Formats: sequence, structure tokens, C-alpha cells
Amino acid sequence: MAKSSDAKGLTPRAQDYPQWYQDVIREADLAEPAKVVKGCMVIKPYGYAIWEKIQRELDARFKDTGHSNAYFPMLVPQSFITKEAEHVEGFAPELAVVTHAGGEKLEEPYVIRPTSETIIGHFFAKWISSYRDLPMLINQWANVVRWELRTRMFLRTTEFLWQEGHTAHANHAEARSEVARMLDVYGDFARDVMAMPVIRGIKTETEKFAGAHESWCIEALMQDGKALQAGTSHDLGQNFGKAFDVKFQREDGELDYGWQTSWGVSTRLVGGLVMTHSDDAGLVLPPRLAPIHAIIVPIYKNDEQRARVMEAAERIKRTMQDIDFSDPRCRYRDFLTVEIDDRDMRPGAKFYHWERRGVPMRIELGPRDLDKGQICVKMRTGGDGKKEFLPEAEFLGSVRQRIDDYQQMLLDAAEQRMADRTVTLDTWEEFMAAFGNDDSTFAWCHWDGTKETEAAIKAATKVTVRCIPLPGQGPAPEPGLCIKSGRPSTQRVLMAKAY
RNA sequence: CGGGGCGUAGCGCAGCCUGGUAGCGCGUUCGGUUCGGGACCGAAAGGUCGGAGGUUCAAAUCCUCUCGCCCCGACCA
Repeated sequence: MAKSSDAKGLTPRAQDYPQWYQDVIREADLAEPAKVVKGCMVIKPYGYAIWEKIQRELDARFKDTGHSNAYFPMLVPQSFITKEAEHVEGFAPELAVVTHAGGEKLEEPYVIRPTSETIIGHFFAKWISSYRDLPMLINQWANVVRWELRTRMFLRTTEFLWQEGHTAHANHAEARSEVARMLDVYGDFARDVMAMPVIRGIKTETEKFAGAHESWCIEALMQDGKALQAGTSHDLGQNFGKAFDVKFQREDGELDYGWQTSWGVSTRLVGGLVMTHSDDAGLVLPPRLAPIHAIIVPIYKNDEQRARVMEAAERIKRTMQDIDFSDPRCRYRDFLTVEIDDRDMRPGAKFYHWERRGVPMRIELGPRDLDKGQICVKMRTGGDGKKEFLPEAEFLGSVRQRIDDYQQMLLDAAEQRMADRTVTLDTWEEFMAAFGNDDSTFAWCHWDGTKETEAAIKAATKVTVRCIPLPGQGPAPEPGLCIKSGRPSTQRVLMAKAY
């Protein structure tokens, strides 16, 4: 149970990072543990609003890249799961199984989908018979269940929300370009929308998706130095094609199995968002994902003042809500969301309230401002943290830029932190120093490419190979010696402790 | 699943060792005064002490079991 915090503050990150993380979520009213359902959480309206923004952005990007949404059953015949050998092995331990329904024992149990490769494979087999049916580009927004031994809010819950893209292609090259393309969609989204820089790379054999030929990923650096796998894009090869008999006739007349991909991001992104930007005062949100962009706090001492202030507040709200801050890279229009907090509380209490919720911009509006025709504005974080006073017209003209600057500032800060906390290590002594105690960081190290060494490093330090960087994502490839075994290596890989 | 911690009012906690029938802070409700960084006064509501057994004249307190949460580990988005 959460303990050390009180109503007036959060546990400082330096004192207890995991506790701080929970405090932020609770104080920002993002979610709460369901308790009555093991390992599950309730995503509360404010937290869900963030997820909806993530969905909207990503969905637009999926549509832009030619994908269509569809929906497949949540219950999957148990026999489906067992068709792909590696897939069963990977998922068997975390399956929830439905054995009874309608008051009777089922002849064949259903598993609650941990992911949908199998059931979608089944339908792809029905839908695909010719190269003319390809590529098949499908996405599904869904919930999945994985019976994890240990859960953490947003980062790993028994049930979680995600999207899973599933595509089938006529040849491996095309499938691979899809894998790369969607990884870029994720990477760009993380950077441009979440203001969360990521490293794009390829998973090692041990870390790849159960059943995949190869797994690509984006890895983000959290404030405690740990890595968060924020998205994956899998080259499934023909593994599921063969398991589910997804056969099609090629242009040359020969029969072949479909080359498939799958890719996904989940509500885990919300956890990543929290651990990328938030501070000891609570949640910090990038404007592109903030449910509320600006909060107006009216200040008054009597009814006469209240009437004046509220009238002005409404006027400013209307003007601001018409400000279009759409991302030019996106199709849909986006306008600022502005709210007035007219609750019967002291202004100071309201300030803290909205700071904990990460609202990017605060406007204080009192009689003094009205008399001077000025606006008092303060951003949630960044700059010198001071309130600014400027003429109303000038303020309104600057809002769009302020919002954009704030988004950029969060990205800059996150990139700076990543740069500061990324090291290049060459010796095991350096390695142990960097990862001693509970410390973590992003470390570029040589690795001999073997599972044995990977396991030895993990056993000694809990550090894993997060990914083998894609071109341009890490130090330029150069030969070297494995940090652990001393054997030859052709390039450095990203190592860190992971969530 | 192993090790550790913890479940007492909406939230955060004390009480438990040394059984005697539940308390503090914040919040909530009502009234009033307040209002530019977490207001104050007055009144009030709110808990079968996670659940089930057991010991006892008597259990929040002792014992057993069980459910859940948090941290560490193994597994994973």
C-alpha cells in the first residue's frame, strides 16, 4: 500500500522513486488499483482522457499509413495458442483460461487473448488466397489479459488496453519495410507527441516476442535511469502463416505462406509519460496529450468582483478555445481546451490542485489584472518558474507559441536528460560502477552476441540488452571487445535495467 | 511463486508488543467570515478495524487460514 505521502505533497523522487510514481498517479487522479480484481487498475476519467488523446493521434497515423481498424474476439480457442511452438511457450504461463460458460463446462476452453496473432492468423487464412489480397493491413484497439506475477500501475497490469496492428504481405522484404515503417510511426509519435525521446532498435533473441522472427522496439529512458520498452514492431516471418495456413498464390503462380507483422503500444505509454516529464510537484503533461491546456483561476473578494472576473474569464476562455494548435503533420484539427476553476476554494489550493494534474498553463485573473488589462500567466514547469504579466491582447497572441514552446521545452529537457544519462562503457569495472546498487543508465557497450553472456550480465547486474540499435540510433558501428566476455563484437548495443 | 512490508473513516496514519469494545491530521456536509500560493470559526456526518475461523468472560490487539496491495527477485507491453 502507498504510505509515505500526505495530502500536502508527494514523496520526492530522490527519496523513493517507485513511491513517487504511485503518488503522482494518485494525486493527478489518473488511476487507482482495482484491488477487487487482482493486478487490475481503474483508469479514471483524467487518465483515460490522456489515453484517448494517444489513441486519436496514433489512430490517425495508422489510417495515414493505410491501415483499417477491425475487431476480433477476446476469447481465443485454446488450441489456437498452441499452434505456434514458440508462441505457446512464451505465453502459456500468463494465460487466463475460461473453462465454464452458460453454467456448463466447455468442451474446449477459451483463453482470454494475451495478444491476437493466433485468432487473427485464423481469419487471415480465410481472407487471403491471392497476392491480390495483399497486403492486408489491419489494426485493432483492444484489451488483453496477461497473468503477470507482478504488476505496476500502467506499466504492467493484468488487463491492459492497447492497439495491435496485424499485417500480411506477399514477401519478406515488404513485411520488413512495414515493420520499419510502423516502428517509425511509434518513434515519431513518442518524440513529437509525447515529447519522449526513444532509441530505435532490434531485440535480442532472448528479448524478442514469442513467435516472432525479429522484434523491433523503441526504448525510452525513465528518470531513474531505467529503460521502458515503449513500443514493439514484429517481423513474424512466416511463423504464423505456416501455423495457421495463411497460404496465397503468388504472382508467379506458386503457393506461398503469408509474411506477417504485428506491432503494438499500450496504456504503458501513460506510465512512460509520467516517468519522463513529471516532477516532485506532480504530473507534467506535454500539451499534445494534455486533456486541459490552460486553467483559469478567478480571484475575487466579493460578488461584484466575482461578476467582473468571471465575465472576463469566460471571454478569455472563449478566445483561447478557438486557438487552433493542430500539428501540421496531422490530419485532424486540434483546439485548446481551457477551463475555469470557479470552485469555492482559496486560489492557492487551486494552484496546487492543477499543478498536480500537470495542466501546462495557468492563468490567474483578478481585479488588479482587469484594471490593468493584463493577464497573469504561469507555465507548469520550465523557464524561471515566475508568473508573467502581460497585456491581454499580447498574451492571447502569444498563446499558440507558448504552447508550442512548452511542448518543445519538455522534449528538449527529456533529450538532455537522455544525453546526460547515456554513457559509453568499455570495461566491466566501469559497468559495475554504472549499474551498482539500484542505479541504471543507458549504456552503449560491446556484446559478443551470445545468450550466455546476456544471461551472465543479467545475473550479475539485472542489466539486459535493451536493443541492438538501428542505423543512426547509437554510436557508429565499430569493432570492439565484449564488456563481459572479452570476445569480439561488431557494434555497441544499448544496455540498461528495464521496467 | 520465493523474501520483506502493509491492510483501522474518502486519503494519510496512530492504537496491537503489555486483550477491556476505536482515535488523530487532512478531506466531506451545514452556517458564517474569507479569497493574488495549500484559510479560519462554529456545528455535524462518517469505521461490523481486508475476510473467515479459533482462543478468551472479552479480540483492531493473540493464533490459524485466506484475499489484496506495495517493495525486491524470477516472468513480461
